[in-house]
Amino acid sequence: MPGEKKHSKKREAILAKIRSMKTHPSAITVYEELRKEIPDLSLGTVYRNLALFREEGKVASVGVVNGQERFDGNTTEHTHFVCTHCGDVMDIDAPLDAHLKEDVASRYGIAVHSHRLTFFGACARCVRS
Amino acid sequence: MPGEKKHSKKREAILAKIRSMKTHPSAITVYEELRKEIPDLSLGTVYRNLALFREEGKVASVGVVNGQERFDGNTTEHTHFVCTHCGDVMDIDAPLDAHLKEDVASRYGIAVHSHRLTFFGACARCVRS
DNA sequence: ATTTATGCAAACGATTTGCAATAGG
DNA sequence: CCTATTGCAAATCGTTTGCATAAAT
Repeated sequence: MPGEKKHSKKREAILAKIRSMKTHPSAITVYEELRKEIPDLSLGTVYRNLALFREEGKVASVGVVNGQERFDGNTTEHTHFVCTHCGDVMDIDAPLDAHLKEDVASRYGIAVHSHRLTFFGACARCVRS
Repeated sequence: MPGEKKHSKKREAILAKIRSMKTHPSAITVYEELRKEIPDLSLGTVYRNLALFREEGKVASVGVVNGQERFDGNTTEHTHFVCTHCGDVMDIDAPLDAHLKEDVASRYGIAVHSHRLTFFGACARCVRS
């Protein structure tokens, strides 16, 4: 019957790779990393599976940095810092008020599904230079 | 002497238009709106001036929504809501704790220049359908 | 006169997509 | 077998850029 999902080694490998990387990689970075282990892997497959994982909630989007979408295998809500000098993305421990989401939803009559808090600036390394 | 900025009617018009729009428009939307008043205006000029305004801090980027960067003529720090159904962007009154930025900066040894808080979900209109 | 701003079209780069071939169940 | 997945390459689409011309000072 149509619509069923099949098992795929490459799909598994892509998800595992994203989850193992703490750099919040772009599709191209995931592709380049994986190619070391799986020489026959195409960029299209990485894009297709990242889109799938995003829909399934298995990965989160950190947003677009320097024209490239960056992904996060950690889907728990947390904050990010983006270095506008080198493009590095790091996790930040700075949770939003737990009630803010519901508060905003009820005040504006909207349905809030997620939020994204990002700080921008210069990372420790770039600050020194 | 080189490096000086010259006055330009089109540049003025682009900035005025962005400031008058509350829809957080993309470059293309600004272009289409302005073309009604200024038939000889090129998209490249809109892109060039938006980039300039962003560098000068005269406009802010709301981030990329459905592949298009969205801009905001209101550069005071505030929160946004993005409807993932229709792509609408609206302002939200939900300020971050004033100390959070400095707090994060000192805790991580980074320089924080700005931040962006965005909620995602379905707007009032899309919630109904 | 000198330098910046613009229009136009070509170039670019990330992402998406069509299709024939391959792998999963 | 039958359907989903992949590789490949071409197509898309937002954005950037080079260059000759126009506008600003």
